[in-house]
Amino acid sequence: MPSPAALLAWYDRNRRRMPWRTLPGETPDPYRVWLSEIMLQQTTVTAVIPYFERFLTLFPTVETLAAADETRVMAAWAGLGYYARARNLHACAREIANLGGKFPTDIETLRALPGIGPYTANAVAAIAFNQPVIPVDGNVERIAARLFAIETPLPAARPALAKAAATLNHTPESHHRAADFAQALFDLGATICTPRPLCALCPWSPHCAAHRAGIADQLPRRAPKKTRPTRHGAHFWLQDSSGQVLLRRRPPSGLLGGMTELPGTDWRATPFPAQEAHRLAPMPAAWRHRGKVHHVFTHFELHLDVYAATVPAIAATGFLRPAAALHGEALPSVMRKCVAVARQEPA
DNA sequence: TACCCGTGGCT
DNA sequence: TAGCCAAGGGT
Repeated sequence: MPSPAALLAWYDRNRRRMPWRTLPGETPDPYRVWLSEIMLQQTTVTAVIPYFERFLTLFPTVETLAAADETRVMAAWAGLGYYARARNLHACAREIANLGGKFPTDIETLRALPGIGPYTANAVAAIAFNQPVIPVDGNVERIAARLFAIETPLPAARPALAKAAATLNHTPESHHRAADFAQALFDLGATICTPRPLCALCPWSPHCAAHRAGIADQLPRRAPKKTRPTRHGAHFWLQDSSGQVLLRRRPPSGLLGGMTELPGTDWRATPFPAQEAHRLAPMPAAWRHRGKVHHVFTHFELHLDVYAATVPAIAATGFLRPAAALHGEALPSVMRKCVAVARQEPA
């Protein structure tokens, strides 16, 4: 069994600094821990940092976040992806505010809050409240798969990996450093036990079954992925003579739920010929093809044609915003690409 | 259980 | 370059 002390000693020399982390001796703020954990779900540290800083400026406490309009929260989240996280973040903040602004400390109560699953409940309990539980993310799954040479492919191996990971912090001394231990696992997974591991630098390599067997770089195994289908659509930049642009709000749930978009067609398997696209435009106009947008979602690939027109007055469903003030809108990345193409800006 | 849900950087 | 994948949750 690998030694918790060896990992903590490695962490004391190699810990990464991040805006949501405390220095040794400081007391963590549960709001910052929670906010960072939601943002970091399936999202890289470098992508999160500017959003985390901006959120703390706009919403410095859970109460200010709870009191904010949902549209402001969605606009602040725009570009970070997985927008259900932002809706759940806001709903969760309101529940916490109703609890007097105090975060629950026990796993079960945390787990019941919107947007908090088994991973995040353990992460908040460990990092904010120093409880000796292991948040099992992709890093920890990879470490556990290698330490114990678990060859079952993901996702079927998940229960076994979680069970193995739960044994890692097993001494009274490391229990006192539960927050450090959890973050040490993240840092080990992010810098040493990476998909292509640097076993020569690993404090646990003497106890790693996969390293001993020479198969560390092959674990964890994964089930083969499904192919990603392609979809097509067309979106329309419609401007009036005063410089107002027509926008729409997407349905509150589902893909890009609640986010702002340029009006467009549905997204289907076959392309839209120009004639058909013009017929589906928000109103008749001298539509000009401005270019194409390519965007890859998790489960399909999207090709969009972008058309633009200027009319004296806009008569169509949606809402109008000044073309110069779109930066304040909750435009997801795919729509920002469309805007850039419509304006002939470099992507 | 299996699928839905974004984005951008890296190899 | 085409895939891989990153501190997952909801249903």
